[in-house]
Amino acid sequence: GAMTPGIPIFSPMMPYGTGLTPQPVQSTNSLSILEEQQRQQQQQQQAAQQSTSQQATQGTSGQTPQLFHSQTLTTAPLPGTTPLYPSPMTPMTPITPATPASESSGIVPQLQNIVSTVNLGCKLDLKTIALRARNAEYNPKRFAAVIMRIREPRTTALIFSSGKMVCTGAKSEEQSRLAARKYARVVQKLGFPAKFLDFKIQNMVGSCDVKFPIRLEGLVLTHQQFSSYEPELFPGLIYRMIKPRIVLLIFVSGKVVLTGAKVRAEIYEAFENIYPILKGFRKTT
Amino acid sequence: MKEQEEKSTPDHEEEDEEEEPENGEESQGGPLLVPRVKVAEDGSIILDEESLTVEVLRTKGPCVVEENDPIFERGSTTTYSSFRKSFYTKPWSNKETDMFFLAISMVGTDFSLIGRLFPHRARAEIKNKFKREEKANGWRIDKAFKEKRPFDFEFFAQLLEKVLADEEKRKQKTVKSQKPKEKKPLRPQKKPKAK
Amino acid sequence: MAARGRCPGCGSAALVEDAHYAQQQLVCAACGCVLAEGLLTTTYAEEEHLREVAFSQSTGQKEQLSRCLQRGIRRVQDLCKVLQLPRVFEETAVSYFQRALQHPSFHLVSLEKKELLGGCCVFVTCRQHNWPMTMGTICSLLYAKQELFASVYLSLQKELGLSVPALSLMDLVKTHLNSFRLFQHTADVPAPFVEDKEKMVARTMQIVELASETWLVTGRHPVPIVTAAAFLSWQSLQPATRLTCTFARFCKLAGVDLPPPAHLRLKELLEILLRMASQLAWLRVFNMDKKTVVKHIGDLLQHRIFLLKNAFCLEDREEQCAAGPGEDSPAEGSPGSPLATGGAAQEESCPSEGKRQREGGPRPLLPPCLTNPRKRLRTAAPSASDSSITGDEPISDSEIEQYLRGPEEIRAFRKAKAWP
DNA sequence: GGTCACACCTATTTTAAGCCCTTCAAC
DNA sequence: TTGAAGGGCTTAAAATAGGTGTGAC
Repeated sequence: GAMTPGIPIFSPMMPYGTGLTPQPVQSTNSLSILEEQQRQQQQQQQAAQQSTSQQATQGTSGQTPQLFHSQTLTTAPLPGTTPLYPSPMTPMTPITPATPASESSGIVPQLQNIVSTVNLGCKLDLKTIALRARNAEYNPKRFAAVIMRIREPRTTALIFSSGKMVCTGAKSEEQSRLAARKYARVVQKLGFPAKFLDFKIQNMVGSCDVKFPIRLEGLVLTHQQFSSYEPELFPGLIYRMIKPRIVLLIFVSGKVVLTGAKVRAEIYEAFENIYPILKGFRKTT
Repeated sequence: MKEQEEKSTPDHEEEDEEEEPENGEESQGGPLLVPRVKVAEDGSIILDEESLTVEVLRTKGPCVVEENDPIFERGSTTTYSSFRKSFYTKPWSNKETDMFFLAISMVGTDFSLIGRLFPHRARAEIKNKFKREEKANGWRIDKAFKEKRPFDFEFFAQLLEKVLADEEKRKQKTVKSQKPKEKKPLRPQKKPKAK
Repeated sequence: MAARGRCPGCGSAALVEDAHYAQQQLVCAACGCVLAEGLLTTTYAEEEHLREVAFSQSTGQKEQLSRCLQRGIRRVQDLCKVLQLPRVFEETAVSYFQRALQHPSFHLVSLEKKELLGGCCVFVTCRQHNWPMTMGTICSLLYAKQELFASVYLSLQKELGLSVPALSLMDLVKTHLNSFRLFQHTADVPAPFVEDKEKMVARTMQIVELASETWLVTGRHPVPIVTAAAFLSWQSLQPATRLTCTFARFCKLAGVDLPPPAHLRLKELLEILLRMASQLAWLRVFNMDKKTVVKHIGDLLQHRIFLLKNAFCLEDREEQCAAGPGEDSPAEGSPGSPLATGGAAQEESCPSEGKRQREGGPRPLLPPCLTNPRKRLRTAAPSASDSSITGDEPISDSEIEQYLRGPEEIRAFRKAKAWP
């Protein structure tokens, strides 16, 4: 049976035009302010992506080119990662990025998790939300936010009484935004004048496999100023890349986790930077 | 406050008293040990890691440990520490898992509330169960969520009790077959009120 | 207050008080270890009590230094004494501690963490001097929870930008073997079980080296590796009388812990040794098993380079096969890449998969985590619809309504949750 | 002693591989 | 007596935020 929310008021017609719906850029109708904000954000993101490399747009389109010629990424001799040849005194570790910096790895990291935030622009009564939404959980004693889940895209959101919301679990920027819009719609249907302000991707996690084992003890020796390898604590090597500012977890199996990115180009750039380095530690000798 | 990891170095290693406590005098001379790190004194910059001159000791000779035997011999306790927080979660049986999905269809994704339906399960266990099922059998989660069922605490509590009791009975039977033993009543009625 | 009244160094309960320094100290009458107040036997809460006394006598100290710093420095010094570290270590550790406390990142951390900061500095100092100190040792001396110590240590390393060399397994072998009571006759160590320390250290080091070359060390806890290697070396030095002794009994009579991972390391080492043995013609006739192969460890170690090369397809072949066992990659290739994904059935494309170990068949030498199937729950492969999402799709009311409760449901839940 | 400005707990997500702990199965 | 297996913890990142710990001023 039709589950009609006990709280009427809002109803299914106002949502359109509140910023929760399509109308990407050239919106001409209501709530122009919101649309304007969205547009600005989009532009900002695009600008950010372009600043690093134009790969981003290609990647986001879903059809990532196989080759992924990352000229702009690796042509420069690894900008921030000066330590390629850390100290001249490294004993006998002939390892050095064997690859001519311009060569691409041919591997594209897969995004695994996206964390984004958005401001619904109004105060919320979390108890009401928790009571009326069957996909919500609220335990003020434990945590001061409503935990809400939707099935498509499969994500989880934290909704605070301030109106701020955190959306987690999406596997692409677009999915994260779509999911966030759905959460906002749920909140609207519950009777709150929710808007969709300042949507922003806050963190991205990616992973991939270089397909060969890695001598972490060798890597930590030559890149000590960026690495932390403590097998007593964690099996992976923690690599803090300076440019882009990404943290990588590198495992003996050749699997790599990259995190801390604001745009996907940073994930790609970080991997292209680390790949030639990892190749130097694949062999036993 | 908490415990006290009992086996605090119970025995081993008391046979090394031949070492003179006041050790390492000569080791001092080893300038190689402390290439940098002079730091402190001037208080200032110390060791500028930033300048990446840091390099590191291991590359430099094996020094210290090598021939510093007297001290070295003493060895470290190397007691293997294991104490770490982790709580054991009883595996979910098939029947209990069915009850889990029933709970999902009744209350949705409020794990705290579902936790109340499973007296022996903590909220965290419910959440982990959900995440695990989501990956292994995502369709079951979807199906359960769509199949809305009226929320009836009483009904659920009694059904769960029955399911768990049957399970326990079965287990006891297995044990009994090997070693006949008195069966005790499990899960004596507990608070029936939903509250 | 955990084990008050017991020396963490030797376990003796014979502790005496000694007034020296500004604070009273507890000294172990058995080994001379200084168990300074607060450092090893009190919690910081208790120390709040002791503070008055201790500081009433520290009048002349630099008034600049905070109490926290003073206490911390003493902690570091005391810890160095207990560990009987060279004098230089103490200076270095203290300077690190001062620097750490001065760093903004540690100004406001909890007392509990500050407590461990000194220990971390000592630990870092040891590592930088190649002193084989394990976290387990430091934690047991500080009565610290390992994960808490770990977080403080990692943040110290991160915030101060310290480069800390890894623990040297070779040095750890020497240190760790010292705690094995197998080098002299005692009541509970039968004569045939007594071994010469030098010989055992030498062989254990060779085995650890072998383990390292065969990917058994990377990413694993060091101590269990050494323990397993020590057992193998001990058995192989006199197999006739020791082959029947179990790993557990060995550790028990040697008076050392048997960390759980050690069993796995032992198993992995034996597998490597068996594969190596299969390459020796004169051993092949024996039809080796994990028991008998131990008798020939000496020979195997002697020819290990040659044997490893033959038992596993190293280098060239390895690179080709490496991709195979790596399993799937339903997503690996890239969203729309036709090449990398190579269709849907990529499951076990490479013939050298998993446990298939037909006798002597060269198999790439890889880390166990790549060799073992290890099933894992994978999130469903991304469907076409997922990748084509633009984020601007219209959202239907019906989709949203499935998440809402009806009036009656709400009534029932209000009751269930006991909300007004 | 109060203010200030952080720390840091609770919580969410996701990947990696190792370790810990319990239970239950063959020996 | 062993192991295997299953479940959960560790590490990284990031936003959200109230309540409380912490120490300088």
